[in-house]
Amino acid sequence: MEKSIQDAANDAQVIAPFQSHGHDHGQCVVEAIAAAESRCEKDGSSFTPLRRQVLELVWSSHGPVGAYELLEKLRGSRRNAAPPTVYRALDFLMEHGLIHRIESLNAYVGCGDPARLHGGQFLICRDCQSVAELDDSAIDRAVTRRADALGFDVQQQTVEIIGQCADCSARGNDD
Amino acid sequence: MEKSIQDAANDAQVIAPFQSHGHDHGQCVVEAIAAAESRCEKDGSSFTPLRRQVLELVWSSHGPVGAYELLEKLRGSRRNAAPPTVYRALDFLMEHGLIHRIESLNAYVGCGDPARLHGGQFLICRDCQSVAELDDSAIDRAVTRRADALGFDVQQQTVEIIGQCADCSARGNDD
DNA sequence: ATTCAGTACGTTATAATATATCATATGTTA
DNA sequence: TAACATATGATATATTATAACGTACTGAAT
Repeated sequence: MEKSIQDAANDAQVIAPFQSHGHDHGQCVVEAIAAAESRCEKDGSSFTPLRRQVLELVWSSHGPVGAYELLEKLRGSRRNAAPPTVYRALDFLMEHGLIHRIESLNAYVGCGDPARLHGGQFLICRDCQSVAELDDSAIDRAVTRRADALGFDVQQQTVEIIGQCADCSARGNDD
Repeated sequence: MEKSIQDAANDAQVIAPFQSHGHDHGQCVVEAIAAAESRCEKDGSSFTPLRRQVLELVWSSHGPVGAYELLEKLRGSRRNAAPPTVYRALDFLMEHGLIHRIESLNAYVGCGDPARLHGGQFLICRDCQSVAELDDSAIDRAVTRRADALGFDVQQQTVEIIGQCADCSARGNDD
């Protein structure tokens, strides 16, 4: 018997699955902010209004968001926001594991589980721009094994898989 | 009995291992150009002097090279080279599998086996900037399995592992 | 040989992404 | 309250990449 997509998505190694079109996204944001507060409190670092606001903007979708896109939105409420305003907030959020950077897109995405420390493994849908975040031990092991065999000491993994998510396949977006 | 690093490096799934400090690099370049000629002939595409020159510059080391670094070197012989000169050549070389782009570094590296079509899996040494290129089926399988379980159709893998290579570990570069 | 289409490259300008630097404000600690 | 660290404001600039248009070359069809 084959595992359903839902089962696979519930697997602990899927940190954040692809979200259904009509899910309660407000709840996602609320949870992300709560997790961030808790994480910052634990770290003894200050989750300022600016940083909170940028994090909320990153979470405006489950897709990657560019720094200048964030800047524009930020300017809605902070007329004089400048690139460093955004980049400093992004740096803070990354240092504290609240967001990840998608290298292949020069963009940023909210972390689905800031409580747990982990590197980045992402499935990125070309069509709907949604991102699923993984912490797949099989991928990690395969990488580590090969690295070990070559005497290479792994410090940081970047795994970014571009393709088409199940929903978009079903919808027949073949572009 | 443990496999030696050399055995692991000779494994077919290691497309290009880390090179010893004193290897005959001229030979690497010669081979890369020969492979490129053969690949372009097969593709019916024209391996022009400019493209050859840019490929040679990419192969000036086994590390990733930035586009503007290439541009500067290119200007040694082509006074009026401009960004598009380099980027067009890089695009061509990528389309024909002669180089890979390292997303996490905005840089380019020669492909160790242009004859064989493959995505990008790279080990990148923070200290010596050397890159080892892999086509590790275990990594590929682990990715594919998880993607399949989620109904995700993989189109492009980006696997970039940052760390320290065996030589640099041995040399005790702990920076 | 001439026209034509496609390809490659030159040239200028500009877009998109990211950082450096110094000034100002705020908050914490001694 | 002085001293220090942290956070943000503000201006300038660095780095990476593409757009747009023009010219020259190439090779096939007429």
